[in-house]
Amino acid sequence: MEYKDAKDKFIQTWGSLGSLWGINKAMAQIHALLLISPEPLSMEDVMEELHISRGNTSMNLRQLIDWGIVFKTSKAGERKEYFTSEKDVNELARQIARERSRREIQPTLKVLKEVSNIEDNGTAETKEFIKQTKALHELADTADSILNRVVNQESNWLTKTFIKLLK
Amino acid sequence: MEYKDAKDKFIQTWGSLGSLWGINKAMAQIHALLLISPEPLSMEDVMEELHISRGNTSMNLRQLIDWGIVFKTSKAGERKEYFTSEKDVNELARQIARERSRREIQPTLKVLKEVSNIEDNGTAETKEFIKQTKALHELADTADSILNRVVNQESNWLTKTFIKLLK
DNA sequence: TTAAAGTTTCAATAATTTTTGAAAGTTTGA
DNA sequence: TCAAACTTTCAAAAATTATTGAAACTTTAA
Repeated sequence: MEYKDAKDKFIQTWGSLGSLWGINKAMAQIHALLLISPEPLSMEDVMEELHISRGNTSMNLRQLIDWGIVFKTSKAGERKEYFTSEKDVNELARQIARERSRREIQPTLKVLKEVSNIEDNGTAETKEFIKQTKALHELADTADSILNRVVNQESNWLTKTFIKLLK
Repeated sequence: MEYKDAKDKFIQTWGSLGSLWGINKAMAQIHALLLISPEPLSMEDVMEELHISRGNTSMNLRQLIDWGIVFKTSKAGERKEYFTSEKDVNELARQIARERSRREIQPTLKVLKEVSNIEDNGTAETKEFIKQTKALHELADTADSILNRVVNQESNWLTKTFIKLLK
């Protein structure tokens, strides 16, 4: 396979994958492009490479910066802003884990705690409801703790842990 | 909070959460409803509770069955089909982990392996591309192995592992 | 068989999400 | 201070995704 085809395929794949770690296609594609680019890219560069509009590029770059996985840089003597992504994939994973915990798991835990607190009036319905929402709360809590481990340890924790578990 | 409110809130929350573990709102809401229902429900029951159409209910129930987290049951002497969900949340987590590995991670690994295999022609571009896609492949591989652990062990592996890690 | 009960399919429609592009806003060098 | 270079905003349009509902299909009891 040629570099050009491989690059397109990678960007395409990463883009459709995005929708399932909770970000849109353009955002994931911009990220993919920056990840494999040896040099920072300008907004124009991104627009041209991905054939997307200026507004779209601007908004999605901002979101990537919000997620903490893309950074603004400037080139000496140039007015234009350049963008580059976190290049260390372990650090990338940590950052994503951190954001997903904050954006998704924490709010869910809050709701689960709240709803599982209703008074048990003795009916099968409320008994089952309380039992199941409590069980989900516990599960989500465990998942979150594991994510936080990933976030707070050195960046190759994931690999180390896995190796340890194999023994 | 009243049972009714808590129930609505739970179904609502689970529904919007669905979009981020890769299933649509109706599908997640049906799952939530079955999860907290002490008795199996008919298609009519689900339609009424969630105010969704027959077609929608039918299609989403089928998908939930495909995912392996909802089952058809029949009541003695009744023609109608009833549906019930996997009630053990650990088993639920295992099943979801299994499906996500199969549907998402495996195909991604395949593409990453393929594209990282281009010939290094010595340019900065191909060097960076190969380096980064290989690193992603390794990361995804580790993540997948961990998921498979979850899938293949007894259902409270997750909890046990976590407790062990705390020590 | 038959017809009633129940389920599935799918084209049309609705709802939601993403994208565009031009105007407004900001920054900076002279 | 000005104006060129660049970025952001956001209402409208496009694209995508989900939902409906009625017809087609399937199953079963008599």
